Amino acid sequence: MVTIGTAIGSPARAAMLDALVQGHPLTATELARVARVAPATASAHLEKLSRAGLVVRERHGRHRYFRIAGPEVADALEVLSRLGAERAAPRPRPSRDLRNIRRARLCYDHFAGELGVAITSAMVDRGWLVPEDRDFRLTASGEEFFAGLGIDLDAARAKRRMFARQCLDWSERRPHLAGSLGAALAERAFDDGWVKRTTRPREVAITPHGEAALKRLFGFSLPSA
Amino acid sequence: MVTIGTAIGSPARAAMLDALVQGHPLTATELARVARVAPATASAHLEKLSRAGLVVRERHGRHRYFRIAGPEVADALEVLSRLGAERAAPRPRPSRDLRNIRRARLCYDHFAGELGVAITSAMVDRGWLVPEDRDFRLTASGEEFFAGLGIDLDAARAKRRMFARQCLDWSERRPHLAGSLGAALAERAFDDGWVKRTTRPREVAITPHGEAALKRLFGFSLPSA
DNA sequence: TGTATGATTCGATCATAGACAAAATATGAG
DNA sequence: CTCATATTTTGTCTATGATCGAATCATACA
Repeated sequence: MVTIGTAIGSPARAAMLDALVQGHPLTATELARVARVAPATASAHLEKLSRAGLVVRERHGRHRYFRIAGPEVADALEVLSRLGAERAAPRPRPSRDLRNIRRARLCYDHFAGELGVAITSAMVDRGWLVPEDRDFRLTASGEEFFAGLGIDLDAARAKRRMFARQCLDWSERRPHLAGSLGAALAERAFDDGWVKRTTRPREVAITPHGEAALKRLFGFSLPSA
Repeated sequence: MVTIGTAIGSPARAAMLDALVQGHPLTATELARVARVAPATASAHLEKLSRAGLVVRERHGRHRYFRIAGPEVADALEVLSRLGAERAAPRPRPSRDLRNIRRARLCYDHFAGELGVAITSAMVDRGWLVPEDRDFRLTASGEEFFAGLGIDLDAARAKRRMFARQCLDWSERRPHLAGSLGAALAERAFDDGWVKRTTRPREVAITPHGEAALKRLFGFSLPSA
């Protein structure tokens, strides 16, 4: 317990963990930038986190990625950060549809959490996306679907980042759609008023309009409250 | 989150929290002994824990007691220590009646957790114990009950410690029987094979024999699994 | 009111964690 | 094979945390 405490008891390491709990594996240099330290320092921190069993190295392609060691670690960090938030703020005033909000999170710029997983699996079920290695392949019918939403696929493909990445969601333990395609979908959802941001950093609330759209497009609705 | 991490990321403070999470309020000197540091050092640590919102001071009589600030803190520490245990041991191999075990804990030398609370409230319901200030008063019928179990009340009373203390259980948020009377009861339970220790420090498992005894003596049984 | 005990503050010392620069080392790409 | 980039190692410096002894403060009890 002491080792875990010391592991997260440093601004740099806490920043790294905070970035990693969102699901993306990140490289040492990216984490160095997140924590605002030199690469050498980041490496030392990551070594410590790794030895504490909180993160694991994962070699993939030419980069070495770091990710949270497992769901139980993510859960523990969640508990900790919530405890810290409670102590900081007087009262987080329980909103009436809090559970709905919790289920809809952003992972940087695309949907994660229960919402992200539900959307992704719906698209897989319909044959619009096919899981392939660490990415999704967009099928012909999938292209139609995105085009029908008014999403510019060529623009999304033109970006330098990955197009349709699989991103593992720790709380759901299932992948959701990331990459520029996932970001474009989320952008569309914001523009059309399906979801809106809440006061919390990465949480979003689904609007009534959004619930209808989910039902129409993907054939599911997240049970409210 | 950083403050919480640094707060528990010290052997001395971790030892203090570990002692406090068992429910007993403890004085600064007692905590100094637990953490094996000088009183002055302990005072500094407690100041830090207090500012982090993990413990609270409580003046009571001539002493100043420290206790865990609230149930959510105890829960968080529980999660952390469990995470640490998992990392340390290869696999805690989920035992089939794990939930039963979780419910039966020891608080130093007497029963706490769901079992402790259930036993205590059963004895209160039957008029054997009467809550009084911070203690319990043992009634005449209560004396009969304990004597019927073969517990030497005079010996228990003769000890220098408190006789029948109320001890607040964080997870249950209700008091359970502590003091030399609570310890004598737990000792009896071990001797008669109602409960046995598990591999975890303060956890106990209820034996089939113990389940029958609980039903017979107190009229309840903890629903298993 | 005085005194003893427990608790905290103060001041000083010591150890170490955290930081970076520079160099060494790996790993793909060409 | 060589080069470029990413990462880790090494060495060193600084800042901060942990510790204790002594002094001060508070409180209950005589």
